[in-house]
Amino acid sequence: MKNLVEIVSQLSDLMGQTEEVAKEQFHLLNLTHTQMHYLEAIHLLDNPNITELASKLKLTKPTVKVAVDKLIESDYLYKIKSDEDRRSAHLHLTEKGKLINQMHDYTHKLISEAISRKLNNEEMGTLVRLLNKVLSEN
Amino acid sequence: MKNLVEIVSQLSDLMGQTEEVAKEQFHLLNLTHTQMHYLEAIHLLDNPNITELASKLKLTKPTVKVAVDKLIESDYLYKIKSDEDRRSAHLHLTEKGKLINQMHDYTHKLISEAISRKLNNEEMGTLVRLLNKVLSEN
DNA sequence: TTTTATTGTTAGCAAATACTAACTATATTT
DNA sequence: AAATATAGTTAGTATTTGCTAACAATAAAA
Repeated sequence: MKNLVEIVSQLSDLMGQTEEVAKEQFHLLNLTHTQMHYLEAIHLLDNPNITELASKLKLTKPTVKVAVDKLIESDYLYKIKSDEDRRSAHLHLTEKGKLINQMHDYTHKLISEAISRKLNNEEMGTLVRLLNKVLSEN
Repeated sequence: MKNLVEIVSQLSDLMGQTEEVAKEQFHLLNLTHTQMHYLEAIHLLDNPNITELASKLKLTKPTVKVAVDKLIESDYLYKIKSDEDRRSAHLHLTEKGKLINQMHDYTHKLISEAISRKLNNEEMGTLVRLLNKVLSEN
């Protein structure tokens, strides 16, 4: 019987490997590792401007600008000018860009299936209840 | 009450963000994202040779050779010639290279602590038992 | 209203990351 | 023993990813 830290370590490995498999599936999109990182960050930050994105990625603005331009050119992103600040523009994922999120969803489905294959209904209920508690706010 | 897929998604985010924090620490010690990926793969493959590593990373051997040379130059890796096949050599992490694993261990400890903060002893026991079953071989 | 700060941009450059082609040395197959 | 395959390497090249410096347009502060 393994202890909690060992279990977390194995779960982490499992998720990482599943994530890798999912990325291979979506590799048809011709996206580099770095570009996927950009799309993920833009999704996470909920339509940031260049400055916010650069700050999150710990890169300079010119670096991010160039990368974003390429992603726009390849139809993964588009810009919308800000009403509040006329200097600024917000980045949005196109439908094509949103495929990256579908990839994550797919990974989570795969892991969920792996879990439900190992447990019976009662055990599943208990696990779900406990993990809900773990992830609760306070 | 959230369902399993939603929970897995949140857990995945939690782990991902904790990993990110760890990687930021390493970024300060001038390792690129790609280089970290190499060290992780070498750890995972348990001292592979160049060919095995290239296969895992889905890159060509010359590409991997150049990257590995730099990691050796920066004292993250060293080579040991194979006794069985005199053409070949196995890659090992130096103490400095092993820091990447220590960082993973640390994030797993952090997540474990976050979990044990939310559950009582009995619940912890149940969770550990269920997750052991999830991660069991057959 | 003038000064200062911020957002985004352009240009020029350097390093990292990746490839193919061609080679040596050793192993394996025929 | 000769032919073929494999591990690692070298050289040359293209692309991606990153930087700094300098600039215009707009916003915020003095």
